[in-house]
Amino acid sequence: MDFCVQYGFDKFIYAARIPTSLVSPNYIFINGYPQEWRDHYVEQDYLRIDPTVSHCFSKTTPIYWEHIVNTACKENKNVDKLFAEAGSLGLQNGISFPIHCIHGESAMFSMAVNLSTDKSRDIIKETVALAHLFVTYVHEAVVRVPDNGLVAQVNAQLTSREKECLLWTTEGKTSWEISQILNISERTVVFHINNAVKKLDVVNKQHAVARAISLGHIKPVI
Amino acid sequence: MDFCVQYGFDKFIYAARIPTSLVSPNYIFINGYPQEWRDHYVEQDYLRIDPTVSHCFSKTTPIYWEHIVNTACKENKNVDKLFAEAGSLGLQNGISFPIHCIHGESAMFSMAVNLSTDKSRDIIKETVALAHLFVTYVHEAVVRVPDNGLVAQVNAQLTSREKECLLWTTEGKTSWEISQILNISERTVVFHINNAVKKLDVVNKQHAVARAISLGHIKPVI
DNA sequence: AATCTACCTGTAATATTTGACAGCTTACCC
DNA sequence: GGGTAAGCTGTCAAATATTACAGGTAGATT
Repeated sequence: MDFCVQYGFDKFIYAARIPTSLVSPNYIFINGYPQEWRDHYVEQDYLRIDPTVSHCFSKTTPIYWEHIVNTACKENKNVDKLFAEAGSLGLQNGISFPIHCIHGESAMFSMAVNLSTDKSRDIIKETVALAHLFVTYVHEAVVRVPDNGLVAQVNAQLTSREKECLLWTTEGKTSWEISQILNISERTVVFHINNAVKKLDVVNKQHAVARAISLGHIKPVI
Repeated sequence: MDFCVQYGFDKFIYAARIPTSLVSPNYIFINGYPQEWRDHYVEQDYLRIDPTVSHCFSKTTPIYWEHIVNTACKENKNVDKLFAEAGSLGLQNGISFPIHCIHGESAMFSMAVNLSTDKSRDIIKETVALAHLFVTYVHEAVVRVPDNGLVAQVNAQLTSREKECLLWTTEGKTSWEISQILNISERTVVFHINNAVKKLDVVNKQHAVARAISLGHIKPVI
């Protein structure tokens, strides 16, 4: 907030997507946008056409709104409408930063200025590098907040054996194969996997694999 | 390369990890470090204790080597040895940047200066923001290179039905449940999943779920 | 017309998973 | 000593997945 004001920005928004599920992920917002705009945005389902969102969820580089205005807005009427309406509510120009984490959670941070494109170009250009660095610290801070939903999910405490069995499961090994790898009985492998499935609050192995990878319960061997 | 020299850095290295498997991921390097150091690094298996590596694979913020020297090096003899040896080969001080992507591939970019900590502190502080931005563009460029292994794996072309069936599988749905969701026979769901398993070159559903998520074949619904 | 791709469906044998039953050892902490 | 957590093992029945057999339609392309 202070950062935005200090560098000449008016509004900001931070949104994080927690991949508890691919079909219905959780979200965390830190909203510095006008509530009127947020309500309108949700009502219009702009999330699905917003080019800043699709960019931030697939790229690592920042995206300048000016660039969108020069491309997507000219090709797509709805996008043009989105940006026109945003501009009329004080979000004339700005920049959006993607943030990606090893866990798989994604976030984006947008900063807006209430100035015309020409007048705000320099402010944005001068701030981009520092802001890009800044937003990573914002994200690390958010992730650290207890009880934000993310930490609770990520902190489902799996024992080392449970993680070990899950890890080999992600490699396509059957319980019997894992029992040979770990030198324990097949029954014990099943036991550990069942415990992991219960702790992760999922229904079967496929589900457990998806969640364990998405939330970083099991990590790549470096 | 030009970037590093321009801002007073001597050496750099870029390393990307492609999560084709959690157990044995693929790597892509762009090596600007002395070969002597690389060989020594591999031989000593420094990857497993290097604090820049563990930081970059779990955090989104840059890490200053100076910080490591002040902490980890004092606690861990091996880390101290690593940094002492690096310094003697011209990698005295530097900074490392993590890069994370939605696909799950991770990368790191390190830039080193051959100056004492005191003499290089200002160079690093002044460059950090710009360099942080720069490395995201390096990474986007690497990802775009055809035949780098990543693209080939990611481009295993799954049909929309195959992806749909896989997506519901990651949610823990059985083949029968998916058949009800998609209004097709259970046999057809099995058919699509089998095709996906073959295309992804994996052995079963768990394996397919892991790879499809890791490589971004199936993506979160926004 | 022939070819290709995506999509769809069936049967049957075998392998694997899942759930429910029950109980063991070891280590650590209060 | 008692409690707790992690790890380990067994059997049995039912549900689900895997593999292999075989074959159909619709639309686009050559």
